[in-house]
Amino acid sequence: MAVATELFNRLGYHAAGVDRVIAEAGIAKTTLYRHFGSKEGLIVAVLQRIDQQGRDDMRRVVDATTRDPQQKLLATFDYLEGWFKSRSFYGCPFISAAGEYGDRRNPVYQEALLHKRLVIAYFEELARAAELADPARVAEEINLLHEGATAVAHVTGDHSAAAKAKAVAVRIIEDAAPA
Amino acid sequence: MAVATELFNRLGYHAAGVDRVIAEAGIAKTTLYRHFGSKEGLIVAVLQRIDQQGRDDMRRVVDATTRDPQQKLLATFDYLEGWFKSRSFYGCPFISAAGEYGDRRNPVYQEALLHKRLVIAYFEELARAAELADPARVAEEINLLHEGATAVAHVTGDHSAAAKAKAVAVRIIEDAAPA
DNA sequence: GGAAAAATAGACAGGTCTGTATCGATTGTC
DNA sequence: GACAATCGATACAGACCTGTCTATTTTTCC
Repeated sequence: MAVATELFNRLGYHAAGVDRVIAEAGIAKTTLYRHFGSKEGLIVAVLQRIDQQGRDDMRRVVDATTRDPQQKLLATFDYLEGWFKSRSFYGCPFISAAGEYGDRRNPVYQEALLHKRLVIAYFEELARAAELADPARVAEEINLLHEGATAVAHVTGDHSAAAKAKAVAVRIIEDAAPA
Repeated sequence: MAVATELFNRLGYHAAGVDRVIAEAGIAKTTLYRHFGSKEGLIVAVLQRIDQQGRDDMRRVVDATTRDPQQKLLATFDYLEGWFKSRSFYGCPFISAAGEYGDRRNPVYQEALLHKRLVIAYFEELARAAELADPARVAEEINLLHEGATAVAHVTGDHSAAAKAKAVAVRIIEDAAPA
């Protein structure tokens, strides 16, 4: 799964073939198909794993950074920056997946949608803990900045996109902070 | 080119084959290869066309909406909303292209990078005309919101992402407005 | 109207794709 | 140590991929 994750992210979901995955993973094709049923099944499993790990990592970074609820919202951008700087950053895997599997009924697309919902839910949880006004709105705005920073960092390679998004988030939180 | 644009956006660049493009376009394969040389050449040509049309359309909407420079920056989000609501919206073609052709040396990737630079340059031009403080920073922040709104609208199908991003942009512009 | 250019249809090559079938080797378990 | 289950390697099928080639037809332009 680690090999598949790396290949799918680096080359794309269509461009990375099953043969290459099994070759680099050192497993037999029979084994892969027994576990995942199809390439689509493998992709879904990979996305689920990325979703779980990504959100766990973000929580871990956020919790390790500060205990202040408002600062936690801002710390999510520090997690982003770390991700951008890592060697394994090839843009958001879910955005790429949604681009390659545009049919909304496709399980791959559904997985991407689910991930985005869960991330927004986490932002809203943080906004609520910070006792911000309209936490749902704040969560969506923070999410807009996350998605934007990810897209910019991917295409331009500018890691500071996270910091720039964070600067905007500061103002959003200030405006929504209780008096 | 219109057929190729639609197919690439809807199905993805790898998933849409040359055979299907020529079948739906009603042209011979020889003709396509004479004009574009290769599939990659076709993709680059399609992206150049989208870049040109997209930026022209945005300028047109912006100029038709208002003459106030500050309002023009905000009007870019109205263009976004119109794009989101159109039937031909399948996410940002350049983000998808960058996802499928991750190699930075690839001409497809370079085309995506160029487009993003040109869009930011346009934002900066507007910010400068509005006499905002630090127009380069404002342009980057507006761009973050554009990318974010596009990603959200694509994955979730929420067209109001443009309006939500616009609401954040209002605050950015207010803060950067001259006294 | 006639020459030049471009378009068409279609076969074809060589490779890669997903997915299946076969069979021997390896592992875990009682 | 024997049995069961899994895994590894590999060949294969059938479809699709990009790109080339040939030969014919249509269009364009003077």
